[in-house]
Amino acid sequence: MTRQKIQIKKIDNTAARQVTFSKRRRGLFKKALELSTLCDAEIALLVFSNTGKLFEYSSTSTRQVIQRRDLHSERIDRLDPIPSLELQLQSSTCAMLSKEMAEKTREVRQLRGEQLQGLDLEELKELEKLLEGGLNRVKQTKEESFFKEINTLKRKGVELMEENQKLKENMENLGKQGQQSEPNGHAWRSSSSDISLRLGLPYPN
Amino acid sequence: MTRQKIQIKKIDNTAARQVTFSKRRRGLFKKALELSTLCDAEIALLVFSNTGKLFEYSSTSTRQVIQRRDLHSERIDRLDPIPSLELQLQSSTCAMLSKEMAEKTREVRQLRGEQLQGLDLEELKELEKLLEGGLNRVKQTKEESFFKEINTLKRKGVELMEENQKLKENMENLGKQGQQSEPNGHAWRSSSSDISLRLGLPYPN
DNA sequence: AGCTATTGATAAAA
DNA sequence: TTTTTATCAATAGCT
Repeated sequence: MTRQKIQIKKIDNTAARQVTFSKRRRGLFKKALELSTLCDAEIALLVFSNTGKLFEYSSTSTRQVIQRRDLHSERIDRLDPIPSLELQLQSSTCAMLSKEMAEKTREVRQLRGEQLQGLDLEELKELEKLLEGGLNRVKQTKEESFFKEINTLKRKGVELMEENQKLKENMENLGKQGQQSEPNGHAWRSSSSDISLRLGLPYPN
Repeated sequence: MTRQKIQIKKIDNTAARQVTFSKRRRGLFKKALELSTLCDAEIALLVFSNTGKLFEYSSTSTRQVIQRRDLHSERIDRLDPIPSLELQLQSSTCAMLSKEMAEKTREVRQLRGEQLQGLDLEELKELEKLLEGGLNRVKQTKEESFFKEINTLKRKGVELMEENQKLKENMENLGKQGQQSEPNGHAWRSSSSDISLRLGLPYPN
């Protein structure tokens, strides 16, 4: 709708899809609010993202709107106490979820390179691209994580060295004031040099 | 929002309100459809006009979406007075499936390198290994697929050449027997050499 | 998460 | 109601 017109069909790129989802979801909720306000309408809006997250808006309460809807469709179908409408519905919901599970499981397996026999050359190329993208992002994240941990360790090292320095000073002062104090300052000094040595080494993999 | 900006508050004029309701309702439904299509979202939209008329849209079925919502809020708060053992069982099955779906979805996203913030160094390394393994297998499968296709093409080429040869012979025989037959053998000969030339080239990516 | 060039939605009028 | 049109709002593609 801007910069360039788009086709209304599923967005393949996952990241782009999520960005669009966020933006348009907000827009949709705003429009729903405006309609209910301007025209005094009672509205309920339920949205499940494809990641399974639920977003809902309702002018009054979702439960209330749903009940009002039930009253509407409740013309003839209050006569089936046998298979229980609700049970049937749950069955179909379960069936749907099962199907989606199977689909997702297949996807995972293919990403692990395990169920590839049915794929043609184009699909394999697509999968390869996907995996390379994922691998790159994982590698980058890992690297960032490394640097973060290194920096944390360095900071802690500096703090320890400072503390150590203070302790040494305290020891020396004690040594000057009362020559009979215990000679443990030596142990602390060596632990301090260990830390600074370790900090100079590259981070072990 | 056009010709002049309006305040978002109830429209007093009844006629104007109804016109606006019609227009905006359409707009809202269109937006809902677009969101569900573009982002693969499951959406239900219920609208009661202030005259009490019901309008609804849903990407799958309103009841399905409502059920899915019930599953979400169905953590521990079973407020209903025991909704039949069978129903309870199905509910828990559904709820379990829902949970598993969420898990699988997360797995897929991580394999795509998308939801990495919560992972520590060890998990990232594990994920990287997994991706590299998958990528290697995909690459290998792709290569095998390439060779298979190349061999198929070669075999077909050989068959075509053989057929071509036979046709040429037939033409020559015809030419010998009756000198007045049409001289089309030439065209076939050139097409045959085209095919054999093409087979000598490396497979295009 | 912001920024704009564009497309889309729509208030007012007919 | 539906269409038209002048404006305002939403948002796709980038950064």
